[in-house]
Amino acid sequence: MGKVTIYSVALAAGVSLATVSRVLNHPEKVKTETRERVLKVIEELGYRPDAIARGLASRKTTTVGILVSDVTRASVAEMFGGISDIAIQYKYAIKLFTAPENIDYDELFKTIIAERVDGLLLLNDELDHQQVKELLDICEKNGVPVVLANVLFDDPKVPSVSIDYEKASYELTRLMIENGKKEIYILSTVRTYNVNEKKELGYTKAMEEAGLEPKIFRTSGDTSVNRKHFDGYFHDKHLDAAIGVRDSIAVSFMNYVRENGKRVPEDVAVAGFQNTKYATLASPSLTSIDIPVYDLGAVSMRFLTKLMNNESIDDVKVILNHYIVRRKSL
Amino acid sequence: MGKVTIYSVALAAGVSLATVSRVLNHPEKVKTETRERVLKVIEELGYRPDAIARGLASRKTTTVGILVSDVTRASVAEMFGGISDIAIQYKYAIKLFTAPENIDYDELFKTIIAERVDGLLLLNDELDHQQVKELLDICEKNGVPVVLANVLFDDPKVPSVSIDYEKASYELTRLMIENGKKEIYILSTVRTYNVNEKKELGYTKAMEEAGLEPKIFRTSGDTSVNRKHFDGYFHDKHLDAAIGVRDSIAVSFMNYVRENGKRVPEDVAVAGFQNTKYATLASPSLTSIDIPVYDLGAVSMRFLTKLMNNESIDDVKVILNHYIVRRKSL
DNA sequence: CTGAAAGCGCTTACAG
DNA sequence: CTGAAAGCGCTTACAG
Repeated sequence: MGKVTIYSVALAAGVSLATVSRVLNHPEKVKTETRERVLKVIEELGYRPDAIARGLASRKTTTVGILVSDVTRASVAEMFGGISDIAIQYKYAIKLFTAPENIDYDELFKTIIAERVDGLLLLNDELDHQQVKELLDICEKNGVPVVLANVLFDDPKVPSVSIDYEKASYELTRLMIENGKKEIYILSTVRTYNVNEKKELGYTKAMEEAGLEPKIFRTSGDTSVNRKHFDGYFHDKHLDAAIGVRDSIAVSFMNYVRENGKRVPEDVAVAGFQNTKYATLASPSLTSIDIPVYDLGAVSMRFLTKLMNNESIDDVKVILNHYIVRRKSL
Repeated sequence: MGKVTIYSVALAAGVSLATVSRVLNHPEKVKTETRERVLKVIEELGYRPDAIARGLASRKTTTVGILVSDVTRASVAEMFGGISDIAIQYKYAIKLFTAPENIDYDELFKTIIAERVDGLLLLNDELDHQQVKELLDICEKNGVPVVLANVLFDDPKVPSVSIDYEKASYELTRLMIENGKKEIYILSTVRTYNVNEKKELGYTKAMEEAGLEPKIFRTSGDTSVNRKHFDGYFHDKHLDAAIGVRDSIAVSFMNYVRENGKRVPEDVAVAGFQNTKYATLASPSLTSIDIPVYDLGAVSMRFLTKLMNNESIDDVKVILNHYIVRRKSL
């Protein structure tokens, strides 16, 4: 069917292929008249430079990689939204890499490099410190800039965009204390994500400052299992408030509490993190820390474009604002 | 830092680069001894062929495109899970394309072609018939196979993987009727997705067969707006059951109903589609049609690999099974 | 401002 | 079974 290449354009416009290339990449170097003629032919033929050939020749693929452990999380989808919108704006393509449970990370990282992305976004918080370090190393060695999005990593030189989860959790706990609650639990996860550790930290700090005893309960991320955990542990405990590190945990706990004849928030106040749809749809509606997930994606992506273009960076650690959305559960 | 290329490997192994390439692509053509020597060097040097160069030379990028209008939907995330797992298995990379509201589709389609994917998965249901057709045309012209995943499209020759939504909706409506419900509404969306049209169709069929009057109410997809719509429309209506075309709509309606002093399911039975987390976390828990979203992704991707490898196909239209998950709301 | 030529890192007929 | 060479479709110094 005769693929339209740079040669066909050059031929039809009566110029060399170098000129066609220049029209596309350095239009200011081409005489207006020539440029317009070439542009017209490009338009007529519907020519688009082959991204692969261009990538090989220019050593830039205009593609960013996104690495995420678990794509199925709803927050990931939301983050993709932000990433994608900015990527379109800056004309970057997106290559998606996932890291299932028992993957060989070394192989995965090599694949990412071999796929020749110009930059990489690491989403979320499921690689451990060592793995993140290896990833950063191999990327650095290959000149691929990385931005951590919603990943906590202590090295002050590593670019990242995140939330101050410790502060958020501190504030939420304070709010409960100010409402007269004393027996406040935090419902965290068994698998310790850095993010959830920070939430535990902020909670603990607020409790201790108030002379209250911090009580951490760790459950599975899986809502279908939560219920039994709750029942097994809380049936003989007394409490008057609980913070879920995720909305789904909080809602799940709220249901448990109500089924046991207690009122929310009068007997037990509950709050969550993330401000997902669950929070609005729960009854009573759930007070939750709003995490600007879309923005986490968008800002990280914008940050990455700057790194890829060697633009100057104000601050390597970007913290986005959270805020408490008060609803009926607290 | 001296990038490891096929030349470095050839040099170190004392063979030509053609042989190195063969070891990787047609190992049976290389003498065992030579092959092992080369493999050892590859291992030692940590060589990985550059995907871009390989793509250009071989005319295959081993990359599939995924086109989706709205990435932020939770069901999309779940589908990515299935796609990604199969893609890893078959060693395909994934390029993600999104189509925001007012995008120039022609440009987008050209971009997808220019990005040189070996195959394309179209997810979900937000392009209209004409747009899908144009996409299929341009892909066909460029030899890029396409599989529609959860997209309804009538042409019997176009490969697709989906659910029989009409049947699912019919069954759900029947169930309500058998439970003695008579004033049954379907809560659909203002923007008419093909998928939701099918749900309306199945519902209408069941109602008419039973001599009942079908009542379609269309609301926004946005849960924060739903509430007002419901109030404005239903405050003076009588009904004893409702089907939400999405779980979120169903839950939202359930909340509305309960706040108006009615009991679910005794006064008003409610059911939804998709069987998301919302369904479990709602109170009462929501009866919902389970859509195997992960499988939709996985099966589509597997299907696409077959097309890309010219394997024989049993049936171009694949329908996955749905089933009703009974909970307390119906 | 424009063209001829080299090169990006591979794959794959073609000889031998 | 292996190597030399052409070619994939571009970009970019280098001359002119």
